[in-house]
Amino acid sequence: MIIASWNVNSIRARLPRVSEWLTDFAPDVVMLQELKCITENFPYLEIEDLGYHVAVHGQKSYNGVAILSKFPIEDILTELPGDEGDEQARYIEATIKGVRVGGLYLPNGNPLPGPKFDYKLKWMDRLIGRAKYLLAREEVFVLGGDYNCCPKDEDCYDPHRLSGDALMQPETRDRYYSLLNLGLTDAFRHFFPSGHNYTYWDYQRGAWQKDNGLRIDHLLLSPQAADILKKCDIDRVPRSKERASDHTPIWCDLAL
DNA sequence: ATGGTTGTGTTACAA
Repeated sequence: MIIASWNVNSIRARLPRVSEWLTDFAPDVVMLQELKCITENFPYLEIEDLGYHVAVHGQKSYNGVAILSKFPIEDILTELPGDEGDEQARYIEATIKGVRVGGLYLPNGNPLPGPKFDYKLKWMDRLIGRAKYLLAREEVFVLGGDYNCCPKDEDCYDPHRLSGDALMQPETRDRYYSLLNLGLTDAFRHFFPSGHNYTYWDYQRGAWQKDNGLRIDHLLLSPQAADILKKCDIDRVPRSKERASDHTPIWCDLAL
């Protein structure tokens, strides 16, 4: 079962790119982030015509997440527990063929210091709490998405230049490592223990052409999922196209 | 050299 994650930076603007990737790559499950549309405006018909079930948690203008699946989607949760007052659409979780799949769009957190960075750290603390809850069930699960976290300096094309960015801060990285230390596996680093492999390239300054990127989209696996992990990679092809998202998909293959 | 790009939805804000 191929499970992927892709920050599409507007599902409506990106529909041609998403449709061709679903057709060509044919992943079984896809977590989408930054839909930038309300749930009612999601292009359900176009995606369903490609053979996918759809679960959407949208929001006007910003954020918005979805799960696409070739198999039925069950037990959908659209809120990350821990803050009843949080109205930002950044989390969606569901069960597909017995696999619990959590798609997340972690807050960017810039500028810092300030309320946006504080919100990011609190959101990460809630995610750690959710991961603990899911781990206690001892099931196959994947927490994937745009983590807005560069785990190490090698995950950034120029760590010195971005040293003040929220994606690079020790407080951000500490919380990401807390997730790993719970027992989750960074699926990409399982196969590529080191190296400069990016999932995001800024639209500005020719970042794509110069490979000035960041590795900020991750697939974190429960021990039961890591046990059946066959492969993980980043598909750079969608980023190379015209009218591309600034992120490209990351995917893993589980022996299911 | 303190720039540049994309998207939403109005010309500001987020990334």
